[in-house]
Amino acid sequence: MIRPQYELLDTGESLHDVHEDMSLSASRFAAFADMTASEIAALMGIVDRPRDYPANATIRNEGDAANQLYFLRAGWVISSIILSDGTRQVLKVHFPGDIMGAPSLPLAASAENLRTVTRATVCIVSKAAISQIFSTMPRLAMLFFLAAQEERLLLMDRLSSIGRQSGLSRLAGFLVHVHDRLRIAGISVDTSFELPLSQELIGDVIGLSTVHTNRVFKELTTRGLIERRGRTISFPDIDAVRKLSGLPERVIDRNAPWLPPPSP
Amino acid sequence: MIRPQYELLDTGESLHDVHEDMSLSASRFAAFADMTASEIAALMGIVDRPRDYPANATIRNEGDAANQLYFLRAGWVISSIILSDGTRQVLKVHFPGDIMGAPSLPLAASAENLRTVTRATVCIVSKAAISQIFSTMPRLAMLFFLAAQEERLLLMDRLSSIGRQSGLSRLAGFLVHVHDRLRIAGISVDTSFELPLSQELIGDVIGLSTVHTNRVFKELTTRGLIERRGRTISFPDIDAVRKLSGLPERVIDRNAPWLPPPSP
DNA sequence: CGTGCACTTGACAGCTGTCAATGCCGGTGG
DNA sequence: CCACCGGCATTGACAGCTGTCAAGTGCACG
Repeated sequence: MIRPQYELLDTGESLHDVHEDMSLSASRFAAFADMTASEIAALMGIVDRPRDYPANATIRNEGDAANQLYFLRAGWVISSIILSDGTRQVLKVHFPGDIMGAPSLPLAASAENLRTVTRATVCIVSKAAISQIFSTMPRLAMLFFLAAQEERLLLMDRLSSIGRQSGLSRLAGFLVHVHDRLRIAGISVDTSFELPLSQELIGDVIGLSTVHTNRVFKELTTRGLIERRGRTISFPDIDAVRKLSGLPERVIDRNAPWLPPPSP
Repeated sequence: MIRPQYELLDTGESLHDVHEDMSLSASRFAAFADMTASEIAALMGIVDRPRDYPANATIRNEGDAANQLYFLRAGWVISSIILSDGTRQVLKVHFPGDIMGAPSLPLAASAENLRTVTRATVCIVSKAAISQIFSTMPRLAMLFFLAAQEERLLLMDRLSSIGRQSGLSRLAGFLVHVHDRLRIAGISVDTSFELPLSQELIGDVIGLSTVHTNRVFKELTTRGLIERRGRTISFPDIDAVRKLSGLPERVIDRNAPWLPPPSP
């Protein structure tokens, strides 16, 4: 619970570089529909200059003014809540391309802590910019809406996992989930990936104590379901791990006919 | 897990009656901003004829075609997921005024089971109707978006509760939550309310077994934190229960200046 | 080479799940 | 009116998953 000191570092990169990376975000929306050039351009227009944060830095705390959103360009960031007894629950692990801070959109004070895990690059997105999108690009607004519903699905799945399954299944589900997201983001290509999260943090994600998280890690390893080399996790048989997680698969209905017509 | 037979009952009510009740929904959106007449009219336009379901009836199952949404006019409905080991997690308890089925909007197959608890009245809302709103009423679309973010907040809070707190705190949090929602909906006026949910179902909400849910109910009662008369729950000291839940309070930023301008 | 952090392990307690039995109550058929 | 029945609530006994406390190990870093 110690909050380290840090300085904001300006990357000195041009907006052009940001825009190149904005395709990351477009690819998240592109999960729902093929994006038009004007929609990609509109997304490019809402981010400001990128800022770098070191590892373990606070971007925004619970209770801080929630007057903006963030676009994560690079690095890993976690969203968490601290309960009144001081325990922490990690709500989401953010990957490059994610928009962060959206749940606090209806609130004046932020509901969540946003904290970097690794070095990270973040752009600010104003609330007014989102409004601008809603006013001018109905289909893109709908894609924002669909992304919010997808986030609900993720929370629903994690709620089911934590509420009704053993620690072993929870960890299995989390590891497979991270792997899948990294593949979608193009960061991982095979059935292995690097996991820069401490076991304490993973415990805060899946609702287990640090010690028990370690025990469950050991159990997964002993059973041959995962292999660990340093912070690299690999799956000898990912389908077995997926099955152990107990979670259903979700298939997105891309380019659904009921979507608003694309902007020119 | 037995699915009772039931028949759809046509209420024979006119659309006019539905529209009267649509103010329920408007009041949910009205939590974010004052609604204009045209926005309320637009909401009225998206529902079809109401249908009645008896208690314990299935509205839609996991895996069914997710080609529409539902508007709950009266009664209690639960949304749940069945995991591969057959256990159930209740994701949300829906109250009158709720839009149901939205998380499955990006999917072809429904992610959740929607099942009535009490007799309920439901109207169908087509996906295309939502698109129509997004295309013509930007501010109302933004209110839909804010409602989705609010649902994320609710899931985040329940995730924290289930992931990091004792059964006692979880039940306390759930009871206070239901009470608060019923007050907002105008169904409850004081610090008591009727809870038509079995303890088994409540256990599926807060991630406890039936037996332990009962033990925790007893403990809350013994401590004098709640009183039970039949299915009526009352709080002698609701603030004490709220505190026990460990959850933070959320304050909505109504009529935020960054919202799109209202439609005429 | 000392320090700090994360990981690991053992011992033990306790919260929670499971199994089983009982009681309560409203609905139903005789 | 009364016996029977099914669903739900309640309770006891016991097992086991998970948390807590404590100590040891390994490794990166100054």
